[in-house]
Amino acid sequence: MPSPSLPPLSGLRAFEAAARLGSFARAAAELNMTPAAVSYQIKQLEARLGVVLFRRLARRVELTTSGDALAPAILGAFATMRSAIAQTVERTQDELSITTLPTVGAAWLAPKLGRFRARMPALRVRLDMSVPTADLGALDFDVAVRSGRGDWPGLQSHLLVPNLFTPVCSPDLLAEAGRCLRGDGPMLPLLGRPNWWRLWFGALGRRDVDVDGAIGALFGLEHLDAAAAMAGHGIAIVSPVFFQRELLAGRLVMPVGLVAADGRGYWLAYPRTQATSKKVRAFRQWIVDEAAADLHAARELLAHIVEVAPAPAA
DNA sequence: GTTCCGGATCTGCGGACGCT
DNA sequence: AGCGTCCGCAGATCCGGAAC
Repeated sequence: MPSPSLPPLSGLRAFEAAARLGSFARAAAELNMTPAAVSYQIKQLEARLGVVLFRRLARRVELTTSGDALAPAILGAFATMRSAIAQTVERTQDELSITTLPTVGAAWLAPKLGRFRARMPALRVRLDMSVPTADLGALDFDVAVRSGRGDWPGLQSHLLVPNLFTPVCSPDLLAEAGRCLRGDGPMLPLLGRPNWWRLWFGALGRRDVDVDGAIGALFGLEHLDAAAAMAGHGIAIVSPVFFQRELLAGRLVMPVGLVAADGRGYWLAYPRTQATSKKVRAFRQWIVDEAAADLHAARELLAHIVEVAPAPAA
């Protein structure tokens, strides 16, 4: 025998509240409806089921035998739904999902996140460093740290650090790398993005360099370029803000004191609908402060920034 | 406290249209 | 062809007020 279709949820909702509270008026107050609307919903439900669920008495209502038989199942079902919804909301509020570029995540964000966790110990943090997508809005995340101009539709953006790049190498290669980059010595293998190299050489006044011919390896990830440079395998072009610890510890050095900026930047972005979320507000406050502190600490490293024209769009 | 009534507002559905 | 979005319309839903 086919099971009958369910009556409208609005009617069941009114029945559940009225049965639990023993009053249409109190049910209406709880449901933000008028007593007339509750009465109408229950009358519709009774008509749909073909049974009378409440006895209307002077200034009160009580369940009929049919209503009394139906009530435990309906009250139990609504209690299950309330519990499931509460658990879902709690789980969402307890976890902050961050999507970020691999280099920003590995070299900059991950070493800092312990301080954020100490500030918000009840919040679990999930860091996603999968390959970036052009459509940020299609991703499921609470906040994103991405490179660009901060003009993603539907997203609120805050500039964290400007997009800066400069050559770095191991201390053993310092003198030789300096001569190479100024054109006074043999070319060493270049590591990192060719377009950053072209812009940087342009800022140095050397537009003659055959960058493509000098690229030694293309890892596609800045922190791998930096690792190869630390191992002495060439000169990497990286964002110095993200490799401050390596620079301050002397594991990486800047052979030429010239830092290029292309007008782009690394941004914190999140859906505008999340702007009032407590966890997003807390993370925004923390990460903006962290970025400002890093820029302040890097002021010595970044004393010689040269703005260069960004590469034309492909 | 509940029901009834008239009027206002909201919702859901089907069709048209555009995009992939 | 399949899917999503927009729009107009009909019916559902709700409210305020009055009566019981």
